[in-house]
Amino acid sequence: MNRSASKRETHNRIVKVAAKRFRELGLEGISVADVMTESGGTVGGFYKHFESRDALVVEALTEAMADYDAFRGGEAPVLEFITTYLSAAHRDSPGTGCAMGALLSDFARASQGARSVMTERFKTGLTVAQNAVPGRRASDRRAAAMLLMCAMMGAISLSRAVDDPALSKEILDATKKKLRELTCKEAAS
Amino acid sequence: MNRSASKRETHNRIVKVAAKRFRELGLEGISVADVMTESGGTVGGFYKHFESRDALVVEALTEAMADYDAFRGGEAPVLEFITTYLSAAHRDSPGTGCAMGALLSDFARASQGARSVMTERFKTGLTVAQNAVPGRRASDRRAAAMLLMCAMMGAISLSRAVDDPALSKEILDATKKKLRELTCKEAAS
DNA sequence: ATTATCTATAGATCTATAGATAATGC
DNA sequence: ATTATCTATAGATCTATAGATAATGC
Repeated sequence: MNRSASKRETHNRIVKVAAKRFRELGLEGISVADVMTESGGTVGGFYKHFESRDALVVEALTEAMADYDAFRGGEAPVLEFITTYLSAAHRDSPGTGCAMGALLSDFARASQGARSVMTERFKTGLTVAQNAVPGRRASDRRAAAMLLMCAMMGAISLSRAVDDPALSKEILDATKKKLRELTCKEAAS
Repeated sequence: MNRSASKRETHNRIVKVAAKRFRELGLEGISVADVMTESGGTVGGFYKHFESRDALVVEALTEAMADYDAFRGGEAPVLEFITTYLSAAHRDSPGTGCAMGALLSDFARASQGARSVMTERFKTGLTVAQNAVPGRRASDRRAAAMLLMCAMMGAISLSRAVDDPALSKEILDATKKKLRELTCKEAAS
């Protein structure tokens, strides 16, 4: 392995650690020094890999959100997606889950770069959902996809916010039930 | 005005500034010193009013969330509530708006005290919404209320997150349309 | 005399940089 | 000889405290 390949590996390792930690702790929740330590390095090396802390935030978000690249829609996949997204497993693993749901209210206060990455991914997700959701008119499917995304992200975020395990479960289960109904009900129209 | 009344006024002023700023900037987005300066005081006075920074967070959240105490439900009020909540005016004024929507993903990483206040208010809101939403069975109304709350908070948060004004408006408008439909549709069942 | 608020600062962060060291490849 | 990473630190935060000062009420 040559030098630049080794550097690239270090770079990727840093981005992956950051992608996990930012989702778990928020975009301001972990320091550059701690990310470097967890990546097996030291603070000093950081700025040979990234121009600034924010550059890492942008790369880490891009990495985190790429997890959903595989999803391509269809009705059965959407129902399955809803179930997985609104599961206790997803709630309890923000570090490997949906970055938008984990960082929902952070974006309004984040850098231009971070918001830009988030916005592009949201648009992509919305289009995929629109094509996957049943319904005749494109505008109806678009609105249904919008409700789906808002409710799913709201629910996962609220399920992590509340202090009461029973309520947390109810948030996931009730939202899941309603969204599954809606996704099927629309199919009839 | 006696001394303890004057101190109480200072205390309330600090809490009100914090209630606004925390909603605008996040629970970690403003320092104790800056809150004090904006309240017309200096850092040193703070700890004669609050045991810790987190004590202010808890009081400020309680204050911020009290804004919704007035709301008592009913179908027409709920439709109006949805419209107001999912408006550009609310989106552009987080400091005077819904604290849960503004701080959605912050709570998972917040103190026990902050999460506890949030959880109690969420429960109250859910019960009010459940009683205000149409439908025969209580469990159906409860699930509808849950979807309503998740979708509204998800939408307001996403509308502030995205970088694209047109998309931001669409998030609010499409979610508003769907939720109004649902709130009325349920009335027929 | 008591109470509220102020000035000043300790001690613990954090981002970013400078310059030393270790490891690779000509 | 070049490149990647390390140690060390400057300078700017932040929470919390100590002790001085100013204002109120007996």
